[in-house]
Amino acid sequence: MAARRARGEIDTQSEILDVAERLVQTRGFNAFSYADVSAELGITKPALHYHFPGKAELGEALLARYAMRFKQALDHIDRTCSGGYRRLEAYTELYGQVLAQDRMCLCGMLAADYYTLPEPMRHAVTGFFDDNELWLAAVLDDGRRDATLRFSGSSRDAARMIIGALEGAMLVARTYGDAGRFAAAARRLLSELADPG
Amino acid sequence: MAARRARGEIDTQSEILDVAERLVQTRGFNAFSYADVSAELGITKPALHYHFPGKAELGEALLARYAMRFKQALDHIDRTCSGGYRRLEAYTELYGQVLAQDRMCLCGMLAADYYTLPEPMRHAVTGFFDDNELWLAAVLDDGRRDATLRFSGSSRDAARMIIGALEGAMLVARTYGDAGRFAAAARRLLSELADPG
DNA sequence: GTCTATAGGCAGATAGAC
DNA sequence: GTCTATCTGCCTATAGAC
Repeated sequence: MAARRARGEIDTQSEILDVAERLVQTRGFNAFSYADVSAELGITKPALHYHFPGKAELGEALLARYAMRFKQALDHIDRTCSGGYRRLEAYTELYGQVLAQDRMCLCGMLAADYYTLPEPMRHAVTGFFDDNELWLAAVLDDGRRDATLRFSGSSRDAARMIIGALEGAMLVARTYGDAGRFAAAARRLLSELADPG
Repeated sequence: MAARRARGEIDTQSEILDVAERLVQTRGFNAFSYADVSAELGITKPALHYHFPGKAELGEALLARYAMRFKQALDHIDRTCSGGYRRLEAYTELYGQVLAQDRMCLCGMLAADYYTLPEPMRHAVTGFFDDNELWLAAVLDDGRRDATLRFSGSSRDAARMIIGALEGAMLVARTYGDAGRFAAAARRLLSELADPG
């Protein structure tokens, strides 16, 4: 295994992030350890410290990758879905896909751990919510223009409400191991925002 | 201090629960320790173990007290508020009061920690959500009857959506240290459910 | 890049005195 | 009920060899 890693057949850095990400999304930042990750990958703890000096840096790397991938997913929605309603629907499905793996949204989980996080991680968590808010507000404005969505007040406030509602629906649904609960909440949210006209 | 405790002038058990509750609501179940609680109260760790054999039992006691108090708060709303809308509004204010202390809902926080919790605590967390759902569904049905609330689908599904939306709004708002974010989401939720007729 | 060995600290928990 | 003393284990992290 170590030899294959040395030959570049295995990208250790990515594997570490994959395992750590799953552990954080399921157990929380304070309930996973370098020992957990190293045991699962069959490498030792110092090897982890080579790639990521400390837990704080590993957490920052997790957040950077997650934000990048989320941004790509939003770009993909912009390219493949037309109309405010369909984009909003696709957005809720992103959350559903995470929950289908029995995971919480990384940033939703880290929001719970927020008071225990080092400052760079805190900044990345709120930055994630800010990015989502901006994208969603634009989708809502589009939906108003193309008459697929209807809502009162500012698109910014509506976007914030949607993010909170989806994060909370995930949080609760996961305790029941019931993705259907999340799906029902998402459907209700969508139907309230759909323009019947 | 020890003497005053012995004379019953201080209820150590309640004090332990008070401190532990705050720590869990702000930091999460895996980010607080007996050492934290004992240091804050000026007693030693073994004294804590006398009152609560282990962290699991302390967690169960926290949940039992929280559920009892929440039930009392709901009874109080039933007695003092009339009409579905006003009761729902008072319900959202319960959440707002928790957030005003920079705390997450105890069960919302433990929902994040869910996969790391011992089974009795898990059961208490979902039981809390079940109780809230039942109460809220009854409020929604009342509101439909008295024409103060309006919603599509079953009151159960609407109740689930509301719980998730409020938990999520707290979760996110807390990372910004901005109770106004929660208040805006709650207002929007209420206005969507208010019957204009 | 990965290893062995190890440091230093804190976790949850217990024995037994007062 | 609370204490001192102590245990075992896991945590994050580092030194230094290969």
